[in-house]
Amino acid sequence: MRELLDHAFYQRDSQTVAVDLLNKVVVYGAMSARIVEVEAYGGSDDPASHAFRGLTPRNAVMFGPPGRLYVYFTYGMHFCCNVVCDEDGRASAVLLRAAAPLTGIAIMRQRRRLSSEAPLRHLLSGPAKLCQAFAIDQTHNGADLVSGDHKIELFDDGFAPPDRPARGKRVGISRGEDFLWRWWVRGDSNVSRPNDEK
DNA sequence: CTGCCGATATACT
DNA sequence: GTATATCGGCAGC
Repeated sequence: MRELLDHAFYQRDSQTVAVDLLNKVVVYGAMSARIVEVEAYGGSDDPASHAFRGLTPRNAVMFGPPGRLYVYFTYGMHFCCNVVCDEDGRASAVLLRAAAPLTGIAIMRQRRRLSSEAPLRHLLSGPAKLCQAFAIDQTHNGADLVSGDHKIELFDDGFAPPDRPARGKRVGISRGEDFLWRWWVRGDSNVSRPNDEK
């Protein structure tokens, strides 16, 4: 079973979509990985969100239709990617924080500059690591995951989200800190910070 | 293993 | 000027 996630999947509250994205598969060319850690971001309701203060050139994709990729550049060197949620005009997204490698491991190792001896858990265990391994950058901002116009797609392969995912505070923010909007697959070795459960 | 620190571009005050 | 949805290197356990 390999079912492309459709428009209706993404057009829901970002917290709901976040939990449902756990154990889904992201595919880009020869590379694929199973999503094991996510964070939800809102709009004017979420002080940690890039969209909190309204529409800007950077966050415009977050305000657009669901099922698109919102890619941003941060710390002068890293890209991170989000899946846009909610109806067109309402800003929200889910940050893809970590994934378990499935295929294309050799090319991902090259892009991450990891030797063949390095543990696989270092390959995709962070949002910028995931983008580096998949070669996702600003050119993918706004990519349509439903039509696959940039050949990036998300699938349900029949592996359900965990019944009881681990939950905790979002990482690296200084506002909206008390929102428990990070979820991950309990016990998965690819999770970036497995010890912050609340 | 943990914690500190610098890198380095863009957004925002 | 200051902050940032991060990471890897290095020091010290």
